[in-house]
Amino acid sequence: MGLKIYNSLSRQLEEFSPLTEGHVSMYSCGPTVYDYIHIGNARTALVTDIIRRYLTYKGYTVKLVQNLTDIDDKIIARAQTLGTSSSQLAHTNGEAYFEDTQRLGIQLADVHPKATEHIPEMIDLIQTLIDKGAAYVVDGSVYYRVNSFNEYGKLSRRKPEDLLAGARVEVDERKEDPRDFDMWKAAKPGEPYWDSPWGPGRPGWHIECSSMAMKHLGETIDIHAGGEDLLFPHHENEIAQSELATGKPFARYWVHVAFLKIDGTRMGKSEQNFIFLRDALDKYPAEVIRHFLISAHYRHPLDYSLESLQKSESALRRLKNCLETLKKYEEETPEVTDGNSSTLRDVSDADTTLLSAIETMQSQFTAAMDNDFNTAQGMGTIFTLVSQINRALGSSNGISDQTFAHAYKVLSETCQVLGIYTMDEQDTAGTAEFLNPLLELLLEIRQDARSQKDWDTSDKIRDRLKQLNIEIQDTHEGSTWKFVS
RNA sequence: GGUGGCGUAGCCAAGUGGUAAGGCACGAGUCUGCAAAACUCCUAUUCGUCGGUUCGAUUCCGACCGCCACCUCCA
Repeated sequence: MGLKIYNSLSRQLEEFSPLTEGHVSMYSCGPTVYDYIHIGNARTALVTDIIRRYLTYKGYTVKLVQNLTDIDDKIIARAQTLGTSSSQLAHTNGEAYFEDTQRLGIQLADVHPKATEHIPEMIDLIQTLIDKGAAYVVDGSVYYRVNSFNEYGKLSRRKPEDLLAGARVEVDERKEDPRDFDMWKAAKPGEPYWDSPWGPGRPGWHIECSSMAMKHLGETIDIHAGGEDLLFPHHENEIAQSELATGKPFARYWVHVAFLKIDGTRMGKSEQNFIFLRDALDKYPAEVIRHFLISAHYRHPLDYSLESLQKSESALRRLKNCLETLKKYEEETPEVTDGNSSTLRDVSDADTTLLSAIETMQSQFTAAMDNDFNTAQGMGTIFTLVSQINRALGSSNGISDQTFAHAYKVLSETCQVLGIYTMDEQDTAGTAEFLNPLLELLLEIRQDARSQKDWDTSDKIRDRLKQLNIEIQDTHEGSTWKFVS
């Protein structure tokens, strides 16, 4: 309850209520698969993922559909330079897309429709629009007649005059109106094509999303998300096509994600200043990249830099240390409750204080996320609790194990909504199991040396392991080791 | 030219008509044989500039300066 979403259509924060109670239908514009995706693309995919996770956390049943544009001019052009087929290129990059996003911890959508698998639906939709007088055929191509939809421009707030004024657009003489856009493109020689009532060709970009969204989610969907660059013309055209065809609202909440910038300007494929997500993932753990990408509100631009990633890495380490310390209580608590009943009662003042801090965090986190998915603010509430827990952990003034176990449960669940605490662990687990006995032995030898104040041997072991990226830490309870990168 | 947005400490970044969340870095401590790690504490009389409205503005209005984006394929 209480979720507010900024709707680009009304340009206001609106109370969210789905069309069907308890269920949310969501469509997110996916990639055009002519290349790997870059971090900027990942930002939109990640925001979509987090919106979905949060809605699920709030108890909604979410159906998320994200398309793959697997036929388009760029794919054709790229395939030609690479000497491969469009379909092969699209397939390869489509697979790469799933691989990359999953590495980032983005969960698969419920449906990932591909444009090339929905040609009949698109033809139907185009035909409907022709029948309604909203489209016309020229030389085997079909254009949408913008003039036939009098609400055209309602999303981007652009008046016809404005659109024509700047007019850097090449005017296609065959169009009735420069604003008209193609829904079906007649195939040129050598291009891939599908048969249609208007001749061989391929669908335009906008019609893909209209028909795939409606096929999988119905004529009116709750949330439609995408990058802010898609607001015009892509989303405007989707509305024009869909609403004229059905006479119903196409999407109820339009969510637009701001750009990721690099050196102050937009990261974009045409700008040639992008960084592939997979390259970033090779250098930084997924949580770090996630943390960075949601460290600002999704409607504000965010500047990519190595420095920012390093900050995220440090911040996350603080979170993780806290969580890992807490986790021990969670593992031990069941045993404790088995035999000893003493820890079950006697809630001390310190317990109460921490317990209420946990509750405060929960309600503040929810409030932050309810406020148009304010992840930056939500993160703040998490870190506030981390400080409180750390202090409690250090003070050892009679806080029960159960309280800490509870803290672990709540904190980790909250982090999972943002996806910043769940991943990895397993990749090093296998080797750790093998190395464990060996390291134990080394630590034992080192401990013997230390008790005899043989610092040379002790330090030698520590230094040499350090060279192998294994770090030793001496604590009051003995020495521990871990991998460092 | 049209449209939208942004400017908060060294850096990143929330936020509100009533006196500035959080993170990183820095500094000071705790711990330690030393270290590392970890933890604690400290860090903006001030929110681009200048005006206006108000008892009171960083928050509302206006002007100006600077930056970004969309209007063309791009998440």
